[in-house]
Amino acid sequence: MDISPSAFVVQPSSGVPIYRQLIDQVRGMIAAGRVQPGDVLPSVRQLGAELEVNFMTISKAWAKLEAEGVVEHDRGRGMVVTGARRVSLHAENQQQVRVLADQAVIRGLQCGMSRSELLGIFKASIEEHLQ
Amino acid sequence: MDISPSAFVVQPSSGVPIYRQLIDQVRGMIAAGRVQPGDVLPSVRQLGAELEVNFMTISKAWAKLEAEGVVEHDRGRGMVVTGARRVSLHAENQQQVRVLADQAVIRGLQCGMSRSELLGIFKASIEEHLQ
DNA sequence: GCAGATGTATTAGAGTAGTAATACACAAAG
DNA sequence: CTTTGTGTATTACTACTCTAATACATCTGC
Repeated sequence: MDISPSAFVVQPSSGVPIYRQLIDQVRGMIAAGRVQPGDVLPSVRQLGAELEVNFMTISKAWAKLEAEGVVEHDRGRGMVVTGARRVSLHAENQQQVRVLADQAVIRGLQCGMSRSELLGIFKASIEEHLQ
Repeated sequence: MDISPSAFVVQPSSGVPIYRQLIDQVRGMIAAGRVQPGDVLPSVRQLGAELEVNFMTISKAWAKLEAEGVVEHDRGRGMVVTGARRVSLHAENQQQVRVLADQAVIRGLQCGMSRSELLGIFKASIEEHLQ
């Protein structure tokens, strides 16, 4: 029910903001099914102490996830993983992926790439990342 | 032979850095065939005056394009569009598009999207941007 | 109500990216 | 050689992002 602080790892000097690393890890856990609706994220102070990071940085990550609807703030308890709005959440995710896809497509077309060439690049990327 | 300064338009308050807008426009012109190898970009001062932007900002854009091999610095003359290395340039472009594609794919997979779902999003993006 | 847990608002500091001002180096044309 | 045209190096200013320190508000259980 409670997600262990040790499930998180951050690299402060990686160039990727810590709060963003945390957001991605939570999203990844949910996508992988390792976290279920109703599970509770570690408290900002507990995880901050574990990772040796200021707890406001954790708070920022949790707040972003709440804004996305991924978790809900249950006062006095913590951040609880949402499960109710799977569909609308999925629509938001599709929108975000679409924005990223657009960037790649626009760049490719600007460089004179063809429809099939772009599709080939996308397919190669998908195959590689499907483990 | 000389590219007119009026061919450029920038929106300083768009959030996209001015120098990046200029880079994209030059790449777009070349991809569209409106600019040929041997053509000369407007001088940094001339274009800066036209766009009401500091000429060092123009210089930064031109320098980035030179680093990419898109143009060459012909001393005393200006920035001349390159044409010799079409093939290797294309390889670099493919690499850049691939990086952008990876970002979209990784994000989609993190959200639990399937192979066919991702492909659908990419196809939709391509069709929309092929005018 | 008090103690202890939660996250938050406000503010500040460091670092970085974008833009700009100045002075400079080099080349072509007269 | 001087003038006028290129782009560049250096430096500084501004805005924004990320992180952090402090003080605060709310809720639960006693």
